Amino acid sequence: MNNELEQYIKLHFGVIDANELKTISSLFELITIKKGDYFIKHGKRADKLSFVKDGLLRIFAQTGKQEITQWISSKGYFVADISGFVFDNPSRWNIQALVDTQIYTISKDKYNSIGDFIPKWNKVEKLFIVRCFTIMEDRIFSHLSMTAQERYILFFENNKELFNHVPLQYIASMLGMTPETFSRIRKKTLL
Amino acid sequence: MNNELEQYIKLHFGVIDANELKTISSLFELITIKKGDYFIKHGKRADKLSFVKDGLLRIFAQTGKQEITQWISSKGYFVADISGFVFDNPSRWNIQALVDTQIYTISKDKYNSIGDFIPKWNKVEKLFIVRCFTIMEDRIFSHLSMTAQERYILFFENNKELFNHVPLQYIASMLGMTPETFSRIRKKTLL
DNA sequence: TTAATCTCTTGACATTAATCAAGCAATTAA
DNA sequence: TTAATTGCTTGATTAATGTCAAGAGATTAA
Repeated sequence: MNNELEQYIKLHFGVIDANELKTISSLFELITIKKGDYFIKHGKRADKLSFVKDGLLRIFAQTGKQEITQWISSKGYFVADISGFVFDNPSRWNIQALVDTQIYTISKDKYNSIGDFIPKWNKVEKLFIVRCFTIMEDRIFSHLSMTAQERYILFFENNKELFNHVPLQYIASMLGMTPETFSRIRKKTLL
Repeated sequence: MNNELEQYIKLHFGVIDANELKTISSLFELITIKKGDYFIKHGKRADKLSFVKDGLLRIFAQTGKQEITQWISSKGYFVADISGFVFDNPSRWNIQALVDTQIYTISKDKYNSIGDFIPKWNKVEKLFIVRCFTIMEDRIFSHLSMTAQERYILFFENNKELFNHVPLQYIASMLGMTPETFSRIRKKTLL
């Protein structure tokens, strides 16, 4: 169906046969989420998994009166409320489009069928999740061992492109600091 | 081989047939790690996975001159350098016994053979890792949205027993604060 | 176009947490 | 038993970060 999606799948899930890739990608559907609209709402069913073809999605939660941004997904990233997708729990997160965003999306049922015709899939999938897990480990470690400025620099080095396209307050939140602190660090860091 | 281990596996990996459980648990070996000794050392091969039968293991890393405790595993917990176990990377962590500790341990090769005689294993395993992943999500969220005191209270409520057996400085580190801050919070929190 | 809204920045100030230094138990080693 | 060592606490101080308030510039809506 779509070569671009096949690339993303290959990127995240590793080497799979070209025909298989084609079959998998054909299970996805291309949809558009308008700026401000939600892919997934907190507390609702979240049985979808997606890859961002173009645009930006913000994953966040509400605590009291403030919103905490957990992550921002851009082109090529995969997006889901994993707990909802795997366990049918109500979504832990809100996932909202920051700009008009195109995503390749797949339902849980279709996704689970992949294992039926690609035996290897379960293993491949596990490797993918383990990689996600180690990213989370690193992220926690950054909060245990680094200052706000150090987290800023590390994130900036690896995600320069985001800074031009995303409201900085959201990046501040996902790095665990206020917009004011973020702004001051930015000023003194001069990158 | 061992009913206790079977309980742990069941606890972490969900419902599996009793015979299968028996088979799986027979692949594990019971070993003892003396206080201060290492289960896994940073940078070394880490192709083992274990369950703590009794005792305490501290997972930590060195940054400059300070040690950052990532986690403390007590009775019933599973322990591994996941990235090393799955991808054969050098270990990201040191894992050291805080007291004489008994663990049920399995090599990567034996572990991987489980899937051969229990077809369901790959799926079960995935669910386990996803659960670990959501725990990490929560932990990150706690650093984005909570103060040191709030993290302290949350952790204390869920891990009271640890406080009597583990040097508090390690708990402080794994909650992302200094021992001094931890001590002061403890004093004013009076739990 | 004008008004309203967002977003970022800045300043003044308050709070939180880290650092440094000392001391006191408790534990371990000699 | 005495002497180290370790782990925890406390005080004084400094540094980092948060809060509140205001303003400037850009964007959006009327």
